[in-house]
Amino acid sequence: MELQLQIKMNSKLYLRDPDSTELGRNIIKHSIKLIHDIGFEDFTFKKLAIEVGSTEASIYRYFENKHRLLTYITTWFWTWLEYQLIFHTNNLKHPREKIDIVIKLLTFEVQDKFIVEHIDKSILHGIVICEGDKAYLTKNVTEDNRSMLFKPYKDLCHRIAEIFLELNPEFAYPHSLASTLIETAHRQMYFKEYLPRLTDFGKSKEVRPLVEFLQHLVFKSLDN
Amino acid sequence: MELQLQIKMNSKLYLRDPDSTELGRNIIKHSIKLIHDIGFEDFTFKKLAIEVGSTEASIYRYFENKHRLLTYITTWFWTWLEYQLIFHTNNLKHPREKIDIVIKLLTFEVQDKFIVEHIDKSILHGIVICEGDKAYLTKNVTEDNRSMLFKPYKDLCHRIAEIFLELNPEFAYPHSLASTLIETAHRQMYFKEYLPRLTDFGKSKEVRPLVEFLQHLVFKSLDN
DNA sequence: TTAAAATGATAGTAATACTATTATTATTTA
DNA sequence: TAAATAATAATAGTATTACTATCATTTTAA
Repeated sequence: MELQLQIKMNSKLYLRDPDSTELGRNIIKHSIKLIHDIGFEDFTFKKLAIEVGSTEASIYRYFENKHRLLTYITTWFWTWLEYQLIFHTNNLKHPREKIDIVIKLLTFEVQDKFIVEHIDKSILHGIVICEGDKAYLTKNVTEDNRSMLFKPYKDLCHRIAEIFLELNPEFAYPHSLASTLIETAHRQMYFKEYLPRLTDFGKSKEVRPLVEFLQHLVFKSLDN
Repeated sequence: MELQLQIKMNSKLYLRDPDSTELGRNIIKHSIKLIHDIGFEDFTFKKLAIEVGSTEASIYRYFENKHRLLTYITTWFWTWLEYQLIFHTNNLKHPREKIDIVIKLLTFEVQDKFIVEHIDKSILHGIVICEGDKAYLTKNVTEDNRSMLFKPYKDLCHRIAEIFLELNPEFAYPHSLASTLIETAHRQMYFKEYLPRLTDFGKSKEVRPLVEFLQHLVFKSLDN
């Protein structure tokens, strides 16, 4: 069973809603592929236009600049991840099981239950790992934050924090632990691939040790 | 008591050693100030040249591009931090005390024992928090890593990992916990300032709760 | 003191990050 | 079905960025 999914995004993320037109969806589709292939620094609207088979000017009608586009796709990812989290923890009683799901979602070990035909979520996950932090590591953070651009990230963080509190209602740092878990999952995956000496996982494709590290980190921290 | 300090950097980081000339030191000094003021994205060699009172061409004789310069200054920071760590843990017996020093160093709570007249370490710390990750989050990671550009970061990480193993020789993830601690300290400081809902620290200047969170995270994790 | 090295001044190029204009093609609505 | 409206394509243009090159001048080192 798979569910059709359309995510409604904050309208401040775009000039014209990319989800409303064929061209818009193509922009999203090809930008994910292109950013993954050449990296966000080398990514330009000119190159994207060529991939899409359109023009630079047309892309500028959808997004103010490439940074907004990055924020759009990473934010889309956080929203989708929260959906997945809700779906997969729906029938679970024990917070321990829910936390296991959170960790497996962050390490992409869970079967995706939603279809979005123009978005390759596996490649998107790769972008979030490599480039995702650049969405908020700018001089515009405060302004972007005021425009609620990071709300989906915060919502996800808050939802995870609430699960932590189910397990240990006395725990003093549920949000910090949640954001640390999200960031650490991604950063350790990045290190594992590119700077393995910063981890203890070796370079194999095996994600098991990372999952165990994250479980250890979270459960020990929540223990009292 | 303060110690004069000169850090020898990997020569692949620069074209001409900025530490060997007045102009070079000025480039470092003003780039730290300028990156802090306008952010790495808006930072250009042209603007830097104006600040320094020199020319674009002269700066290009020292650094291949602005990304190399960022890698230079962040790497310098990691080297300096390792020196501080060695210095401040020198006479300590118990690994718990050493870990406390690590956390205080990462949150900039320790008195700096070294003088480097042209480097403002407090501003540099701010840059490492906001921009530091961009040094390795690029398509050049692998190549830069092969050139050993990230060795000081890895050395620091390894040294912290060894302290963890002193406390718990059975611990399976010393390097991952060390890199997680470093990254988390900085990221939580960033969140605290710009996206406080991702933390439990509020927006006050008080670093105490962050320090306690990090202590909790590390000590619980190392507990057996 | 002279040679060598470093810097400054200036110029130039290709690419980036846009904005503007107009023609053409779809889509909506009367 | 025609007319109006909206979206896109094609094209052009500008300021800035990210460099490279050249040569004169100043500083430093042998």
